Amino acid sequence: MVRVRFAPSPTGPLHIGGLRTALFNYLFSRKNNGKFILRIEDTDQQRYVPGAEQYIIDSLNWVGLKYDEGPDVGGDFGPYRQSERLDIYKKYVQQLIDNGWAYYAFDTPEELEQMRQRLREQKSPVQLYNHLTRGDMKNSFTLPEHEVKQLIEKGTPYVIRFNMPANQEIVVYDIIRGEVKVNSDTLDDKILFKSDGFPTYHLANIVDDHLMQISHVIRGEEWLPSLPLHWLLYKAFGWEPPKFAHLPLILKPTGKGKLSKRDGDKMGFPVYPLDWKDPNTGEIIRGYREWGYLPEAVVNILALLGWNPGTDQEIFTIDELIEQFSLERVQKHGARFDPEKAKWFNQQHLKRKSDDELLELFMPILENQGIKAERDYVKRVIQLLKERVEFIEDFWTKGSYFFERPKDYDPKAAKKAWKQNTSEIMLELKDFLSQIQDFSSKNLEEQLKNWVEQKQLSFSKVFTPLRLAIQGNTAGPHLFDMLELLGKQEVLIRIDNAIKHFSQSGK
RNA sequence: GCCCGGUUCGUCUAGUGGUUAGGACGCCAGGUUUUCAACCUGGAGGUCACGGGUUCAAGUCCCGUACCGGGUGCCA
Repeated sequence: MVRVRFAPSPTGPLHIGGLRTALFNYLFSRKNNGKFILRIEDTDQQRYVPGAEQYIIDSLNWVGLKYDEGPDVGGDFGPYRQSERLDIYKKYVQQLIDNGWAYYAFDTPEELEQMRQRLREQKSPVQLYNHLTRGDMKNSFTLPEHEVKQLIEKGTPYVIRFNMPANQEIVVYDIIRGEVKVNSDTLDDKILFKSDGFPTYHLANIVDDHLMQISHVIRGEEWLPSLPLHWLLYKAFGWEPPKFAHLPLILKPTGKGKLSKRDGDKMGFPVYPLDWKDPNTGEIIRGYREWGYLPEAVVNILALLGWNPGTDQEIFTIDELIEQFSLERVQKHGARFDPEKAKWFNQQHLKRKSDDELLELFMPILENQGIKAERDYVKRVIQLLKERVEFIEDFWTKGSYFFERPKDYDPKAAKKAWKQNTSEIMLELKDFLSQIQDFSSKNLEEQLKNWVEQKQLSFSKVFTPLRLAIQGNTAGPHLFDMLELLGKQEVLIRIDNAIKHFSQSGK
């Protein structure tokens, strides 16, 4: 039985890198008819951010990554919040102490810093708390047993450390990278239990993954260096380790490093799934949803960042991704995020949506603008604009003139379109239009083209300013479809307005 | 510093010893259109990080170097 988990910590909004980890876990579980579990790793009280857990849940729901077990949906292996499992960790860490794999340490943070400082000054290649240095520190190796007992009883703060064995070749296996070998001397006696009574990630994740019967741990590459420790922990408990797969990181579009929260606003693309309001500063960082991205596009973008099916297919539904996904085809190296291609993906998914789906998405935006419009009318607008839109908002930003008369005329376009005698031509055109009874696109096109030819004018001399009068700019859908939709009366008013406007501005 | 991982057009990538190194985004040009977008056609863009091997043959296997990324916390 395949059981995988996504295990974020609620220290802030979920980053799209995290969302991709969740996605790959989800795809893998569905592909293998397994279970997908959400576990909240809230063992760091200092960094806990209120609202972050709900944000994670909302984000997963938005992109449609439904989990089978989790803090809000329950399951047979709960609780799914690590802060609610403290007793479990205590029990298991005691087991490690009893069999010699863990020990007490009483060093203060200052003393630890002193030790590292000392080792740095000695130009020691490694500055670790391990078998070479723990003899100089305050722990249950150096202190007599009764003193350890006394210190604990007195309430002296202590941590529990892993007893990292000396000079051992540790061979671990990763599905994406294969065998990885590490010598234990480069590892340290990691803290398993903090003095605040909370376990560290290292302990909690092993205990939980085992107890929750996780079969595959799929997580970010930043965890690869601690895989040997985790491997040893399984050994210390006498448990069979799950399979591991470490996903490559998502990097900034330019420059160096992994994608971070600041990159988005700086470079004009979102890094968070949903809007996030910082509880301290009140600052709002825009999310994919609010930016106008479709959840299916976000899934598609993320899926192809570090994975590919080996075919030329690039546009996928979630079901196609499930069908084709495999960990073996995950890339080893980090992938730079490309905001331009992200837009393209959104456009592709937008084009694949039905008019009715687009209508549902666009209506709220219209209402937000204070526009009341008939659904049938809006649907027609959508049909005309569909091919030239990247985001749902574009139906408004590129089509507001369907709902209100142009407030102004794009100066650049106007300069090109509205010449000396344009007003006269438009006046005549208005006259002609007012006599046309059948205001259908087809008939308009035929009649107007005839008219232009009879007048011995060029199409562009007539149609470009007409478009300008209608829209306020000169780029848009098929002119005659637009005229039909707007209707005769409105068209005549807009022509009139334009003539007035340009006569006032001196033309 | 030390440890781990990585390295194919600007970007995402195909490629698992024998191909003119293929595709996509973006860019440029042409076609179509009254216009824009979409669409179609074409183009530019890669000394496969570099240097050594192994081999009749290497982007593909091995070693070294460089560079990039990650880790090195009583963070996850």
